[in-house]
Amino acid sequence: MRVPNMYEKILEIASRRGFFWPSFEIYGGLSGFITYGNIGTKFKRNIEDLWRTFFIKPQIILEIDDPIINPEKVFSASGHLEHFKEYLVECSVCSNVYRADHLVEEQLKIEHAEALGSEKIISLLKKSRVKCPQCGGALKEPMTLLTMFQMTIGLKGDEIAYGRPETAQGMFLNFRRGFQHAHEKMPFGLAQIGKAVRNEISPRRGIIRLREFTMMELEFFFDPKQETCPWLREVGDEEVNIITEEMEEQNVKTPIKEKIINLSDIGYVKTEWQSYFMGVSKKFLKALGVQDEKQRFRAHLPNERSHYSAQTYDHEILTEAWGWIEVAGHAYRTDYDLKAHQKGSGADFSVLRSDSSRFVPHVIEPSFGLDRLVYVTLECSYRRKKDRNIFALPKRLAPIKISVFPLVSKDGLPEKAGEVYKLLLDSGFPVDYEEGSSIGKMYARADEIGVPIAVTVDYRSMEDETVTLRDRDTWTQVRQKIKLLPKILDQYFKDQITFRELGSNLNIA
RNA sequence: GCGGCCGUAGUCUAGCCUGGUACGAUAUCUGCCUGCCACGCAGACGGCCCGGGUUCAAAUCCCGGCGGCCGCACCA
Repeated sequence: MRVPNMYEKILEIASRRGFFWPSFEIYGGLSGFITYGNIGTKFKRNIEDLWRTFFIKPQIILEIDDPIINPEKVFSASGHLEHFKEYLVECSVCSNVYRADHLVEEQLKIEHAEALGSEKIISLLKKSRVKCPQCGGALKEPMTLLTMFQMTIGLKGDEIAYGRPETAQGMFLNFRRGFQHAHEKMPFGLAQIGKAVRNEISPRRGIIRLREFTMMELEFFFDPKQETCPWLREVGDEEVNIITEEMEEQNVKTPIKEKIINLSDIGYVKTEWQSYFMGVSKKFLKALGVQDEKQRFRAHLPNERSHYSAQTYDHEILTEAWGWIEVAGHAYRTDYDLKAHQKGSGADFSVLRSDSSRFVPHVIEPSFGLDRLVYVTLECSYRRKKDRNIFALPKRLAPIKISVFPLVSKDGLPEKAGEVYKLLLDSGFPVDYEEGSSIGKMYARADEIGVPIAVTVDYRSMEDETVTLRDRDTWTQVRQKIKLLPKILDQYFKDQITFRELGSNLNIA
C-alpha cells in the first residue's frame, strides 16, 4: 500500500467535502485543471476578500476586471510572444526532450544563451552537433513551444488572440483610464483578481501548477524620483526571512532575518515601495495562518527573472507536501511595460511632475496565485485529533461560520434548532443546519470543513431559551441566550470578543 | 516528455500472481434508538478509469490511451 502524502490526504478531504477536485473527472480527467465546489468557492472568495483588505487602498489602489482573451498586439508589444516561446529538441534515440537554449549553455559553455535569440541557438545546435545528454544519441529538428494559449476571433478567424498568461497586462492597457479615475494623482495602483491561462508542458502537483488559475495582481505606479514610501512604517517592524540575490549566487540556503523597514536601506530591495508590499505580503500570509518560520522571500537571479523584471523576490511558503513553494512574486517591472505599450500602441503614458517635467511611471508588482494560497491555507490549518480531520481555519476565512444542531432528533428539539438556524441565517451568517446523526458525528463533520462555532439545542434550551456554543479548536463549550446570538456572534467574528466571552454567566450544563 | 509505482461504490480497501462479473469497512438515504464529541440495530442505494486484443469467459492476462504520486526534465 502506498502511503499518501500530505497533498493526497488534503485532496481526499477537499474532494469529499466540496472544496475542490480535479476537473473533467467523468471524461477521465485532464491534468492542470481543478473545479471548486460549494465550500471551496466560498473559501476562495473569503481569501480574495482578505487580500483586498490588505492590498487595496481606497481611492489610491483601484480594482479593475479586464478580458482574459487579448488580441495578439498586446502580447507582441509586451514581449510575451517572444519570451513565452521556447525551442525544444527531442532525442531520436531515447525520446527525452530538452530546451534548446539549455543544451547550448551546457554543452557549448555559453552563458544566458536565451539572449542570443532563437535563430542563433538553432544554428549553433546544428553546427556544433550537440548530442543527447542522457544517451548521446542524435537530436531531431528543434520544435517550437508556445506556452500561451492561442485562439482566433470571429467567423473567419483572421484575428489571432491569446489567453492572458498574467492579469497584469490589463492594468497597463488601462493605465490612462485608471489614472483619471485616481484623479491623476501619483502614486496610484490598479489591481485585478482574475483567471489567467498557461499551456504548461506537464503540470504536476495538482492545485499548485494549473493551466488555468486565478491570480490576484497589483500594479503600483510611482515616480522613480519619489523613492520614499510613506506607508513603509505601517509594516516596518515586520521581520522577514530573506535570501538575497547575492546569497542565491553563493548558494547560501539559510535566510537572514531582517525588518521590512531596513530592506531598502541595506540595499536588499531596490525600492521602498517594493519593501512595503513585501511587508504587507508577509502580514497577509500570517493572517491566512502561515507561521513566520514557514515564510521566506527568495531573490531571483537574473537568468531566473522574467523579461520585464529588474528585481524579483518570490514569497515562498514551506509546505509539508512539496517543501518551499512560491505563492507570490514581487517584481520591480520598472517602466518596461508602459513603455512597451506606448511603443506598441502609440499611446502616451507619461505623467506630468509638479516641476512640469514628464516621466513614465515605474511599477512594483505583487502577484499572488490564489489557488496556491487555497492549498497553503488548508495545509497550515490541518490538524488531526482523535482520528478526525480538522481545518483550524482563521475564522474570517471559514466558508461556513456556524453549524446548528439539535442534540437529539425528538421532543421538539429539531424544531427549536430550526428556529435558531433561521435566526442566524436571517442575521446574515453563513450557517448550516444538520440533524439526525449523533451529536459527535455532526461536530466531526463540521470540524472537517472548518466551521468555527457549533450551536447545539438541548433540553435546557426548551426551558430557558439558551443554547450551547462549541469551539472547533478546543472543543470547549459555553452557554448563551438564543436572542443574543446574532449580536455576540457578530462581535466574535469581528474579533471583538473571545470564545469564552461568548458565554454569559449562565452556568454551563 | 523519460523512468518507477499505481488506478475496484462518495471514501478507504480485499480479490489480480494461479481468468468464472466482487469481500469488508465507512459515508449517504429510510426506520428504530438517542441527553455533548464519527454509539447501536434493521433495511436501501452505490463500484472494477477508458478503448482494443487473447479467451467459451477478463477486475484479473496483453497492447494503447487517460489520470495520480515519486525521481529527472520543464514551470518563461
